[in-house]
Amino acid sequence: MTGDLCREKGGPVGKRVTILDVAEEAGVSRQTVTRAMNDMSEISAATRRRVLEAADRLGYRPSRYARNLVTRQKAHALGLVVPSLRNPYYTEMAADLLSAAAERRWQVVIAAPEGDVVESLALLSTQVDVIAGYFRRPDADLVEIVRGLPVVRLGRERSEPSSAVPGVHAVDTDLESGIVDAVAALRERGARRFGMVDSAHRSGGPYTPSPRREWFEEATGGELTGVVAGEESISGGGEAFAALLRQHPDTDAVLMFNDLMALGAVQTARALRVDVPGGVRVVGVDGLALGEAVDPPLTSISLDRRGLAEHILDIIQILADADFARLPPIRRSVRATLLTRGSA
Amino acid sequence: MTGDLCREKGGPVGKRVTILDVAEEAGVSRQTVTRAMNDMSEISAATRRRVLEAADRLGYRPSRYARNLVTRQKAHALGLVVPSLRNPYYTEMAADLLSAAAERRWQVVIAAPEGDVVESLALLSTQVDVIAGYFRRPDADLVEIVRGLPVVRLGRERSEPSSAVPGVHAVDTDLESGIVDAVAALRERGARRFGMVDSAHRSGGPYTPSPRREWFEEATGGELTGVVAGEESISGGGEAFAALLRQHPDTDAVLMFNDLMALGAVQTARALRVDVPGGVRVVGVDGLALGEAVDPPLTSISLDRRGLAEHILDIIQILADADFARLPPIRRSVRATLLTRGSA
DNA sequence: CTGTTAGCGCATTCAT
DNA sequence: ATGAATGCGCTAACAG
Repeated sequence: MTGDLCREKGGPVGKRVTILDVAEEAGVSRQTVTRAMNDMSEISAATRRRVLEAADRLGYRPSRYARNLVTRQKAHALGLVVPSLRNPYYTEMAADLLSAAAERRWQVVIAAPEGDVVESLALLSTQVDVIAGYFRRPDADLVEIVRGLPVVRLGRERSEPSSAVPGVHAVDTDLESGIVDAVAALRERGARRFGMVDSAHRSGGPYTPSPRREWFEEATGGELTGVVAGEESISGGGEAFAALLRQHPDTDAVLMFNDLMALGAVQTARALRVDVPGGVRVVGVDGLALGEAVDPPLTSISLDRRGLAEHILDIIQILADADFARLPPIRRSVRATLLTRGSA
Repeated sequence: MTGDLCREKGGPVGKRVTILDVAEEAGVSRQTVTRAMNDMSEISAATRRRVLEAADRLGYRPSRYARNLVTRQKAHALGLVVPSLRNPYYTEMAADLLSAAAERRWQVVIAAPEGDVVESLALLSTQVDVIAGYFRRPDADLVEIVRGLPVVRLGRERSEPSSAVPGVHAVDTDLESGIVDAVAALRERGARRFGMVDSAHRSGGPYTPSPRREWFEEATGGELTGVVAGEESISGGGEAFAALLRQHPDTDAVLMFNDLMALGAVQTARALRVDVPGGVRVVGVDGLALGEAVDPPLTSISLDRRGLAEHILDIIQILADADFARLPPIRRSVRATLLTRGSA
């Protein structure tokens, strides 16, 4: 009854207890053990008990690999690759994906590569049927790394120019139209002098304008009063925001690279006694639920994350139905829309 | 080169492409195919190319189950069960666990049961070697549901009274000592009239005082001016906080059930023109990084999440080293400490 | 109700 | 450098 260390016969440590051991211990065939373990029908209550006790005594646990290998209806697993779970965007995105996946009985293995991306992906690919996520590597490298596993590439900005590498599908985000909408809305509310806080983080090198900035410049017709780059964090956003206002005090509308940075902007505005949205309108990007946490709540260019999740699930379901055969690349797209809360 | 639909011979759809198909297609033995697929040595560059091409043509992908079944060094997977990824506590906890797991080459499958918990766990248990998480069910039920898989129960409050069900290990959180510390610190800063906002959410039934409240009452020596229960959210915290101040305007220190609710409290205090910490000191629970997002930043009773993650990994590593045999229950514990930021 | 016969798809011995 | 045997641990069909 109590938990004594098992291993009846002091056999070699590490020798796995198999169904045969249990069968022998219980004095039945291995098939009967299967019946007992899986709550199947054609077995008497008495033998079931006896088998279960034997299994318990030996500390038997069926091998998930062997079971899944032989079972007809295989369980599906999706590998989700995000840069970090410490960034709320990815966190909320993962939550939405998890919900959608659960509805369709898919399991989700999450990986947030901190060290060697290749190693992470290689390991991940041994445990899942498909991989979806945000990647920097080109499509061709990707299929190599994951050894032919189907990949769903998620885009936060724009799409690659239809690369059409077999086995690499994609869900793009149309952020541009959301930015255009936001600028129009800001203009309507009287904004004239637009500024932006961009992300300074461009993989090591010196600052390069992000696509968001380019779209924003286009949408404002080159009216930008100023741009400051900052670290992608709450405090980074706050500091960059302050610098922007210092350099261009007449700015009356600011697009923040993302909501995380926008959170810092709103907080800093308060410290600087700058009224939001009265003095400066602040717009973030992502539409995080977190935007509700500050006062005024964040107005944001919101990505349809639920739609994103559904698209991913649609695609991998199509792949699964085709038994993960190589299909022509599937491409979907989700829109971004202006979510008006208090800050603009 | 381009992605035409595969399935050379119009065989039955759903018939999986196996290593034998590739061997035949390439005119070699299956062993050679293995060598080519796994970048092994004893094979000529020419045949490797030929095999790889054949595999590509057929859309062959090795079965992860078969491979893991036969391979010596098995990949380990941990199932993490959290109530929801929309709650930042679990999100930050998951992030810490993911980091720790990656270092030890463990995969993490995350499940956030929204519907049927039993079904979720049953599904999860087919894909992982151990399950760790937050559960409401008693230990005995748990091992039943996961079919004998080892379980690491995570406690956010206290521990069960050493239930000692074989196969159920635990990492407890010593929140109580953190609360005692916090009360002492608050007293030292002049707080005298303590209030609390508790969680209203007790699985369907009417309000029941949480352990946190009981410890807080004990630590304050029954000095509580008032307690209001609210929904576990930012806005829920804000509303309950406002109600508490309405009922007991002289309260000068409030313990919020968690940081999420405390975020709402700080925000509401500002709207009500109540000075924090000058007028009221606000303390949250969890020590979320998110607490930095509000002004003043949240003072919080902080759980050592990194330590929690390490303990979990320690335990499952011990289990893995014992080949997941039934071991006597392992129990660890992490402390909570007062993280002083601005709100108290 | 129970046992026997088959594989599942792959990597690992060995041989050659 | 390649091929032939063998077995991983389990469940599915069939028998009895």
